[in-house]
Amino acid sequence: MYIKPTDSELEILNYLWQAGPSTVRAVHDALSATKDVGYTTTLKLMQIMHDKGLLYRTENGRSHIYVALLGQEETQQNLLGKMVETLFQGSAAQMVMQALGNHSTSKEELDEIRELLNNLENNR
Amino acid sequence: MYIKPTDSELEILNYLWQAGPSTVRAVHDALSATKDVGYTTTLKLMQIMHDKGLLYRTENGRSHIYVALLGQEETQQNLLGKMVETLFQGSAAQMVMQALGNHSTSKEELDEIRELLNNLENNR
DNA sequence: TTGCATGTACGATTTTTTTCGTAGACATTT
DNA sequence: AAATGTCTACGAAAAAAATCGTACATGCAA
Repeated sequence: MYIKPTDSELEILNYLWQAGPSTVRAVHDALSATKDVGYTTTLKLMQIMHDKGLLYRTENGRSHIYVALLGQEETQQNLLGKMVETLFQGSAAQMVMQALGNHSTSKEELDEIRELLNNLENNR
Repeated sequence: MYIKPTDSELEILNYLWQAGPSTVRAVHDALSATKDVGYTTTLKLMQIMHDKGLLYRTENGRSHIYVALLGQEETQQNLLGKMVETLFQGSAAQMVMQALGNHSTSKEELDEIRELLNNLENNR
């Protein structure tokens, strides 16, 4: 069964998805830019994530290099799906409307979505 | 500052949004249909939510009737917004694409979204 | 009026998540 | 060689969530 990452874990995953394989130091420096947290806290979290199988790690001299084992899209998909189920009664369309209605989206993005809609309808 | 309801709290809110003002019994019966949980657990949760100001309640004879104090749309908006930020780097469009790409959405719904897109573009 | 069903209250426990201090290993600098 | 900096490991505590047992009140049926 799929294990939902906690919010803190998600922050770490996010960084790893962007930056690729990284040391605890790199992750921590990034996180601590926006958040007040101690180094060993980040370290421990990553160790736990490793235990849970969320991260792979390899030795690199005295330090470790971590890699996310969950794919970004896969995880987005999972969490999004869960949200559609629990918060929007399973209607992705309804969620989409809410999302578009209240976030500023550029013309280009809207066009892109329109195109996607067309494709979806054609491949029906 | 806005307080994020926990998953369990969300389940309760969901029911209350659908059913309107309800007793603990009603909520619990609904929840326990899909989930294995004791009555006093639900009761306690709702009491805590009341303490937190998430629910209003009024006496009704021997029992209490609870009402959600958070609006459904407001809450959807909040959680959705948070997800867009943390999981999709702030791009609602990207989230929309993921959502539509992987959930089955009917032609009618797609049309509805298309219409929304048009409106958004016109009111720019 | 006795007993059962159904409420709330509330303390206590368990589980999960987050946080951090301390210790020890090992380079590097002085 | 001693001091300093930077790692990991790990235990433990704190905080947040979820769960449930027990006590007690009250309505209703036998």
